[in-house]
Amino acid sequence: MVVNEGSCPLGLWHVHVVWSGDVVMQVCFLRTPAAERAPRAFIRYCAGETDALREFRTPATDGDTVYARIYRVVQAIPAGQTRSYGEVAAMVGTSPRVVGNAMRSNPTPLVVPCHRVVAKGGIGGFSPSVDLKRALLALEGVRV
DNA sequence: TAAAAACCGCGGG
DNA sequence: CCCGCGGTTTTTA
Repeated sequence: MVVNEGSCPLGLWHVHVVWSGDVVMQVCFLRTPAAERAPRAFIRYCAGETDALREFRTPATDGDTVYARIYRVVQAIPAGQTRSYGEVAAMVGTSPRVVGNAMRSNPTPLVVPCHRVVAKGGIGGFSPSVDLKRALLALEGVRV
């Protein structure tokens, strides 16, 4: 199994991707680019084609752990829409804090669009920066 | 190891 | 502002 690594620019950040075929193992945001390029679909996403990442799978959604169920629910949120931590929690049968925990340790942001999960009365948190969360939502035409 | 405490990207009172 | 929430991580023994 050949594993690739590459990045593409997104505003002040670079989206770093580790993938193999249509399976994305890791996504992270860094200030510096990688030597190779990320898959075409990521470049299209960054250009505003917000549905471009739906072709990918992620191991994060495998299994029947609470986190895997949360990631499946979040992956199903369409671009341009948001859900609150509490809404996701209700769908999975857990508490909002746990959804926040799962989002924080999401190994594949964008593929599992954790930026579409917001607080009921605000934007909620994001690592590495809530500004980036705002930028992603703006890219998808969401106003917060 | 195993048990306890701490930690939170929240929400409702 | 405070407290309950619950899965995970860290600490403690």
